[in-house]
Amino acid sequence: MTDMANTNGLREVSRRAVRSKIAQAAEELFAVKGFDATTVDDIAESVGMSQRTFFRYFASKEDAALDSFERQSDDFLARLAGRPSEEAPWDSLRRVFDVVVEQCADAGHRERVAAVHRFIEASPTLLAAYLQKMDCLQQRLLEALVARSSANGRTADEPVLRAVVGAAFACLQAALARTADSLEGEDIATCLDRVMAALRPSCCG
Amino acid sequence: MTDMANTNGLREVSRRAVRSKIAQAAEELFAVKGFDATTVDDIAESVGMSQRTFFRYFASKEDAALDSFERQSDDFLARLAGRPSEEAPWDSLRRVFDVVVEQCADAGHRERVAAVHRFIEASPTLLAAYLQKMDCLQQRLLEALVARSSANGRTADEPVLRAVVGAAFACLQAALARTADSLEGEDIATCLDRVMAALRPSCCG
DNA sequence: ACTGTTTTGACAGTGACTGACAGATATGTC
DNA sequence: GACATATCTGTCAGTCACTGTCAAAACAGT
Repeated sequence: MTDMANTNGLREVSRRAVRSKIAQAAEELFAVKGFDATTVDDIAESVGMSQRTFFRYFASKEDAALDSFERQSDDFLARLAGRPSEEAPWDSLRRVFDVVVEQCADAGHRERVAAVHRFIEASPTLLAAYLQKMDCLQQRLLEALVARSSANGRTADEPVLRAVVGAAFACLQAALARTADSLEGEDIATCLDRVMAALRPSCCG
Repeated sequence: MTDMANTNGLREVSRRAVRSKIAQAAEELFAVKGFDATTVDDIAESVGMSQRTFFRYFASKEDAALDSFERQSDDFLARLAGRPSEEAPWDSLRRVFDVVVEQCADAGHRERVAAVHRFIEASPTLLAAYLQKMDCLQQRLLEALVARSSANGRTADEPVLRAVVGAAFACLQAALARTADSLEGEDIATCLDRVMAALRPSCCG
């Protein structure tokens, strides 16, 4: 037991590597055959492992498909933590969404994002799982905003703040839907700015 | 074949009756045992039918749990259709949400709604299905708003309108969450009015 | 080489859901 | 009332997602 921390760290790295290998293989299969027509056995076989082992890395088929959003959620929270606490929540959230905007700056990455959104919307059950993940993320962002608001001495109106977060995500979803529909018709950043300007809360949002 | 329309109408009525009988039994079981711990066989047995017949009335266990929202969706669309087309979408949506406010006026009904929301939030998979249903409803309301906008001669900015609908629903969800958390703390109508006033889009929403 | 930990595969089992078929039931005609 | 027909229902077999269990295998440190 020379350095258990190092060993555990290595285990973590290895685990992460296997996870993303599975997620990548799954993504390719989903893009070709669709989510519903692809079985977990298909995915497991394509990475050379048993079905049982797949489920040791992902709790469900949906989780494997939405792995990229798991990392994105952490990025969102990190961005929010990096924003000044006096900033209006609406402006902070716009900066948080830059995570997506920056992802879409690279053309290759943009195509990948579009492909994922395509097979998500093609499967009702996967779409449901996606929406739940977004809901969970909103919850976490809301908690962070409430915490920083009370740390600032101000006591926030929670229902309003919750609605503000939900409204901001509605703007993001609208901008994403736009770029998915009309390819290259409009820049995501431009569309997002326009929509979020139109929806900006009048007071203390 | 004297009157096929009448027969078909009777069949429809009968089918509806069976459906709501199943949905009611399911709701009671879910409220007691929770959604995940209740099997489809449990529900089928409690209404005296086979599992196979259950699935002839509902495509999934989730659908049986969310049956009440199916009817609510139709009510939402009907309300929107009854609103003047010159009205601002935001105001129309607030009137649409009166469907929920009126439901909650009756104390007994309010408790039932609270119970349903309780077991929805207790099950991640059911919550996911609920969110997807709401998403689908937003889509339908958006289409209606786009149609009435273009019928009015004005051509709407679709991304903005989509975000407006999403933001309005975020307000509704926030108000519902509020009444679920702090029982009797605040009237739903009051909370909804306050939140929707704070989030009202500045221009042409 | 030895030991304790972790990872893995094989197996069996549950629960949601579907297709196919045959018997029961109801409806309309004579 | 007898009969033909459309619909409803239960049974059965099968697929797929997912879980618990256990023993073999891969790996770590000594």
